[in-house]
Amino acid sequence: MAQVETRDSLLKAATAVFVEKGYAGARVDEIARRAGANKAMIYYHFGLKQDLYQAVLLELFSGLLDRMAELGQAETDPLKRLVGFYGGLVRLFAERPALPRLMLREVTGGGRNMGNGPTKALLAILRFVATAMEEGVTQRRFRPAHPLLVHLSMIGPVMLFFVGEGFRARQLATFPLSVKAPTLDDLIAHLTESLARTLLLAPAREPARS
Amino acid sequence: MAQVETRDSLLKAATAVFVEKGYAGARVDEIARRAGANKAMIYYHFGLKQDLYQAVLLELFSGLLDRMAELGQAETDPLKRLVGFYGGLVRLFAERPALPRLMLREVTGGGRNMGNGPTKALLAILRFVATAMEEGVTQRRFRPAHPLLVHLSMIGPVMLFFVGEGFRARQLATFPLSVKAPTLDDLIAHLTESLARTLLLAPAREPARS
DNA sequence: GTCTATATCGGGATAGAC
DNA sequence: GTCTATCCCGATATAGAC
Repeated sequence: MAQVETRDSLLKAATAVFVEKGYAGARVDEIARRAGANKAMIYYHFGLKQDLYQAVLLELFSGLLDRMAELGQAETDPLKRLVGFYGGLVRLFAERPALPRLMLREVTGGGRNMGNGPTKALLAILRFVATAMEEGVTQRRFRPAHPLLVHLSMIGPVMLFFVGEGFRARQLATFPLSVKAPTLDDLIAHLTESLARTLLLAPAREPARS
Repeated sequence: MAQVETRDSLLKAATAVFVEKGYAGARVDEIARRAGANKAMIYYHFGLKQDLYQAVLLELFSGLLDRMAELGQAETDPLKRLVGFYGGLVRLFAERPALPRLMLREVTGGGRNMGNGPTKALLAILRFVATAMEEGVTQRRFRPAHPLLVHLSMIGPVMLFFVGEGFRARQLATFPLSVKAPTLDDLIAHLTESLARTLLLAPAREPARS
């Protein structure tokens, strides 16, 4: 196997194992085994387990800030800007499911390993949301609300949606679930509707339907 | 120290450490040290580390189902019932912060250690939400929506609110955060407003029946 | 029930051949 | 760059005195 392939497969396997087991629960031997590579290759290519973990985080978060910065920035309408952002974030997470899962693990753990790249990204998001909301309020279209709570109301369901997939599959498989599992588009549509209704002074859509 | 005190302090310390570090990251020595007890007492009172963890989960979840079953059940109005439920859940979590944190850790890990007590509780919640929503729709007050997505939109922000406290304190301490941290009442008020606006056909505040 | 001392081993890490 | 063999520490778990 070529060098790059080995490194890549190791990184990929490491990502999977860290996502499934967490940092402390991950076993270096399992990573090597899953990658079909020798354990010593980890230390050759990445160094210590901790360094490997950092490499995984770096790989996952690389380009994330840029991707996010683009999302919905072009929109002048504050609501559309927020909708574009969160919709894009959902699609981004769908492309890289390891992202929300590791992020949630990090948040749960207090963000000790994340460094302050992602931290600054979080703050940038908060500023982004707060700015859009101030615009909306100034335009007399939004009611005032707490930016962090609005953000949590979007990112919270998204995180659980992705993280819970495995959980739902594992735990709810044997039980008869009357409602069918929501799709990605269902999620986006729901968030969009919910955000509009939460923020707008006027109702989101005409209720007259009788 | 009396026997019961030792057991209690061990259980308390174990809860804290498992919450902070997760199961794999938790160290038995640290639990004993924090409890001010001898490490061997863990094995005397609880058995293996895994048994101790189960005891922690059991202690935390005991009564949870009953408490939840009461929340808002008396209400006949479907919206008030949901609001009562989630508001009560937030207050319950506020009383026992370890609960949402360990729950999220378990969900993130795929719910391997939870057993199906909590799983059945989850399904009960889904049924509860779905029933209330069907009532609202039948009464022509709610728009149709996906019960699981509605639930995720409530429980998601709540989880992140509690889990993120440590994260926010750690990561955002050095940065100037323009918005001040939301309180528990801010959270409940936001969720209440958001839920009403998301579900009701008419705008959030009850309109005059025409 | 509580302690000290110790057994045991899993798993991270490395040396060195090729 | 890749492998085998091995080191060795840290952490779980227990034995046994008191």
